[in-house]
Amino acid sequence: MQIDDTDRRILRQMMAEPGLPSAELAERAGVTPATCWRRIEKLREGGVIRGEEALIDWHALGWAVEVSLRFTLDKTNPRAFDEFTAAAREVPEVIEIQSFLGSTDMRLQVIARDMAHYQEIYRNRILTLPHIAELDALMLISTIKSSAELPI
Amino acid sequence: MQIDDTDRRILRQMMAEPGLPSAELAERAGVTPATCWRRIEKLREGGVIRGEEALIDWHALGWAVEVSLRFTLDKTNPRAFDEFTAAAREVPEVIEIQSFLGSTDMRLQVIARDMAHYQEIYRNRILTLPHIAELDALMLISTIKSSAELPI
DNA sequence: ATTGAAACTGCAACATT
DNA sequence: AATGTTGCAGTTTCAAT
Repeated sequence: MQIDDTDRRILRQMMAEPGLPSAELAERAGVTPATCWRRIEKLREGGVIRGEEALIDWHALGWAVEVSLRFTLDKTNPRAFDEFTAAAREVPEVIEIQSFLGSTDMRLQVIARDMAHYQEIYRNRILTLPHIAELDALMLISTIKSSAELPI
Repeated sequence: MQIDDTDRRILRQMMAEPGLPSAELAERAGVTPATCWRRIEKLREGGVIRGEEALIDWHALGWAVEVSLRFTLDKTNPRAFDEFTAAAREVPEVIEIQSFLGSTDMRLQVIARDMAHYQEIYRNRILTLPHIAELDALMLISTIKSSAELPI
């Protein structure tokens, strides 16, 4: 999609301070509220803004364990990717799925209430995913979203 | 923080359909708008809802390259973690920073306009980060957020 | 780009359970 | 102590100009 400097200012502002009142967002981007609104509408239609998201702190909710799992799949089956992804989507504790080019094929981010709970998910929901050839796990300590000056 | 079923329904609804008008959110959660608002207020205060975020599709914006980088740090220096993290935060193209327990210490998610741009970032901003002992990179093909029935 | 009308939101006051 | 009701000023959305 085609983007100009005005769009860029709006996007940068939206990322820097999400939830800013739209009048103020418009002012900071240097446009009138109506223009700002129409621009955002087009950015949505164009797929640049895919939606909004409520940021949930799983730790504050009592989900103490977060794990990043890397998978190599058995690529002798050409449908391995699709079937693995479809199965992973069915596991509610899987909160992110990424696919890669290279030796590692997939990465899943998984949350659990505690270690016992994680063990259960791991054994019954993760190890049972189809087409796994190899897998290694990393316990997450913390996630930081870089909010420094954004590259657009 | 203490959460009851009403909070859970509100949170689930907020995650399932972010940006839903507040009156409708309340209705679907089975509470009146005022109650819904008060609950959300408390969830914010309690740190369970950390904020909202606009989901930007970097690919649609012309940022074609996304890479996941895993680092092992030189732990002979006890400040390796802090210094690495602080330096990584200064790189605008780094959009996520995670730290782990185990052999892999950190993971960075990096975006770039194209391969040439990525090369430049990689050489000048990534390899220059302090205390790197080892590092491997994975080219991202796609990210899927699991939106299946949420585990709360 | 500006105006303006209709709808919606955030928040408060007060009564209710 | 938490909930529901009502109310309203301010904001947002969106069409007409």
